[in-house]
Amino acid sequence: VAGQGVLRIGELSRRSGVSPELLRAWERRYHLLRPTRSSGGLRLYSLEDLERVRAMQQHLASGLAAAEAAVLATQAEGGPADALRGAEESRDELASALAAFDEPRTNALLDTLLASRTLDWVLSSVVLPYLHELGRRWQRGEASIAQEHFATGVLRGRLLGLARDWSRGLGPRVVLACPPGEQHDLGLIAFGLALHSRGWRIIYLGADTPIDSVIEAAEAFAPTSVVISAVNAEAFGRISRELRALARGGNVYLGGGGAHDLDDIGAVVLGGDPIEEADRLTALVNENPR
Amino acid sequence: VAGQGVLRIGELSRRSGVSPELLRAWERRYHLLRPTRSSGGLRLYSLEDLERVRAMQQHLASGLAAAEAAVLATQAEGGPADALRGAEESRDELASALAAFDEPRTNALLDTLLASRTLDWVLSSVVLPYLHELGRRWQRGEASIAQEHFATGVLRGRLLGLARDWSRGLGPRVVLACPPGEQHDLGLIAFGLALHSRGWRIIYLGADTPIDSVIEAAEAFAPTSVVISAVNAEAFGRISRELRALARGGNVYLGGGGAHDLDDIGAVVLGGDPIEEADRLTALVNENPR
Amino acid sequence: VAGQGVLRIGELSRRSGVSPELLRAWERRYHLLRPTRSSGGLRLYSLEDLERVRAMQQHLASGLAAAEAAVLATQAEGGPADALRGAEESRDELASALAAFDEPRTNALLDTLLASRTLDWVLSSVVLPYLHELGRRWQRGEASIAQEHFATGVLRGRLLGLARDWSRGLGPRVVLACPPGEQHDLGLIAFGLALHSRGWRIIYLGADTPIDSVIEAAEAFAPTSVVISAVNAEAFGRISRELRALARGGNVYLGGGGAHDLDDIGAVVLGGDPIEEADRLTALVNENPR
DNA sequence: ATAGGTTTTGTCAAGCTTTTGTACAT
DNA sequence: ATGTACAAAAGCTTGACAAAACCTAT
Repeated sequence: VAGQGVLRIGELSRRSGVSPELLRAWERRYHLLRPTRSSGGLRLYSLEDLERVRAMQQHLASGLAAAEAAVLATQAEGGPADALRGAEESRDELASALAAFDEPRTNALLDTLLASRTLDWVLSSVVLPYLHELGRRWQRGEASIAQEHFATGVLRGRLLGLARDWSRGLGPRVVLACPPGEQHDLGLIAFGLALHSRGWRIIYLGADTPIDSVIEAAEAFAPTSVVISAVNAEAFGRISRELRALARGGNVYLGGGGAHDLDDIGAVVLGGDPIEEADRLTALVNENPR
Repeated sequence: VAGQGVLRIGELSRRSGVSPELLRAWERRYHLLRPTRSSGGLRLYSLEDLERVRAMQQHLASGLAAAEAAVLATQAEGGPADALRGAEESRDELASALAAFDEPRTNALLDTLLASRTLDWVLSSVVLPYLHELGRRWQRGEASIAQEHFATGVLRGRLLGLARDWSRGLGPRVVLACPPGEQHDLGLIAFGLALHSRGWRIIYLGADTPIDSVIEAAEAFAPTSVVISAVNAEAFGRISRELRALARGGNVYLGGGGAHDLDDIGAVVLGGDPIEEADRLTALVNENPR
Repeated sequence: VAGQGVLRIGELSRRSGVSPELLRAWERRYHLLRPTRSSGGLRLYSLEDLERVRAMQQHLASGLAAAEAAVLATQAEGGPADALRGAEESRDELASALAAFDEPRTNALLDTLLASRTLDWVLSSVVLPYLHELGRRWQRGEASIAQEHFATGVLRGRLLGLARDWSRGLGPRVVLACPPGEQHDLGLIAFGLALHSRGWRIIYLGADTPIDSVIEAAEAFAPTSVVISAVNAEAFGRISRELRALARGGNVYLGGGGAHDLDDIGAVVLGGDPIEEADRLTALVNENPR
């Protein structure tokens, strides 16, 4: 979230070691800072502003002149250079921002990416690979649980923000849910976003959903498809009987790392990554509309 | 754990080390404290109030000025401040950034808005009202033409960026175009974006499109609807014959400020703002799919 | 990742150990360096320039004469000659994707190209040749108008996406516009992108701009140059008087297919393709900064 | 390499306003 | 307890200045 202005110019000066006069000159001449103003007209700076001043000082120390240093300092946060960055770099930066528990930086990065790329691309090239990598590291004990929680929380917030109004529209309806006991819903959200951008209307039930709720939603909305996703294969086993009943009533798909063929269920397994499978499901419906 | 009023001002002063006069000043000036009153009118503070005073002192000690320290101290407990800026403020800021020909600031603002709000909201509450206001100011001669061109260019770039791959998906297809001579396509782009987020597939022909092209596209794609938009009412008149032919072949809609009923055309007028009309068109198709 | 000019001559001298006078001499005599200029006329060097100076020093140390050393140093980076490979195929693929009104495929292709090639290359070897070919086919009646509109729209969206924040930076400012009645702005956008990657700051007014707006923008921004572009030669004729006035006030250039010498205008014609002319303009400003 | 002119940039000053802790009168 | 007053501290804007760094041309 955008940093609030809480520092007056004196404090910013004290913390950065740059005189107030000079700070004002930098603002006037290079637009290095854009403080908000108090009702009385005092400049109010945020902590991001402090970072920018520090960046400016770094560049000055490295020998650049003020004008050039200022441009670099303002660009650093998300300039055009970022826009064309490749997938791998972006992934690394996302990882480093989240590892540092730096939510503002994460959000800024996602902002730039989403501004210049498709949501599909951001999901399939950056966010989902990052999540896979995080999962692997966690299994090997290299990532802390706190870290995983933080990263998951920040990303869920962003993705759900993009998911606003995804139940609205014209396309076929789909119900999305994780079975009881399954907490990993990020892949499912990504899948929902990919489907929505392909025209689907999403009824999202989320993590750890009792199977009865899914059945109820399926009756209420008469969706074209129902997708259940779990990382944990057993989560499917525990509800196999209800799944079978559900599949008799309509198209049921199983996704996520734990998806596999269950005997006699009559559900289709979506084994690939969410974006691919969104394409596949869309193609299926296109060929065989019901 | 609702804090009961149990501390009088003298006791609060002793425990916090802040003089009674100053405590009253903080209450009056920053609403830091909201004590209840005894029957005799004495201020009664709770332990939460004491906490708040301590927080205030912390912030002061860290160098903040009183006004800002108070805001932080009151904010700490009551959830996160409403990071959501109002529509009007955003509009003003957009206007000021564009008036100053400040492209980076415009982009930064749009980034923040899009990150925290729906595209629908940003369009209908900020971008479109701004464009209307700009149009009015231009008519009254208050806005320069250069400004209008610049603003239009920047906004078109951003909106087209969001329009990426909007021809893909499952929903009904719609052809969008401005008639010959009509250059104002931003409203049409906004309309296209709103439709796309409701599931439609967009075939966008853009400003100043010969009516023959529209007919050609309509034949090639067999869209559910064709929407022609113009600010200038005469632009429709000049092509009334072709419009009539087009309307015989399928659903034709007229939008934009210049849209009005043309005799015997058989085209429906979309008179409202793009977002509303996107809802309407979607509802129409939902009720009467073809 | 085009190298931005951020080093002034003093810093370049310090980092390379070559005196400013000598650096200027090398630039004048051998065109070893092509710095952009700040609005005040200061030379701005990129990190690539530093590399070139170092290469020059290497060659000098190995005994070559200055002139030869400079040739080698400039050539070194002018990468492998396989630059032409793939251009034709890419062009064909672009043409076929756009002919099929297939926006996603177009975008995917451009993504791949931009990821593996420079923007300059993609513009001059693929996009601009495609546009020329499309224009020719359209003149011969082989391409439908709808197709041209669609293709133009998709490409404009992509190019404007790359143009984000192109008004920011350090280099000289340039105002870009098409005269009244002229709708073809893609070449101008490509030109702007090429200039921006060479350090220029772009003030983009776009298609169909009243000449008064251009004058206004020229007064407001005091740009180093103003470039007016039109495919249609008559578009220039209609505004010859204003162009003459504008040219008295500063450097005016005419570009696009319709550019030609107008008597006594005092404007320079940019006859070549946008990328070449971006090089030329940059060189001109270098030699004669004002 | 030098001379003569311009740009850049940190600093300072003058005159005025806002903020804020404390004091005092009712 | 309340309300008003006050003065020191901190800010704001405008304008100017001088040293350092650059520019062109000879």
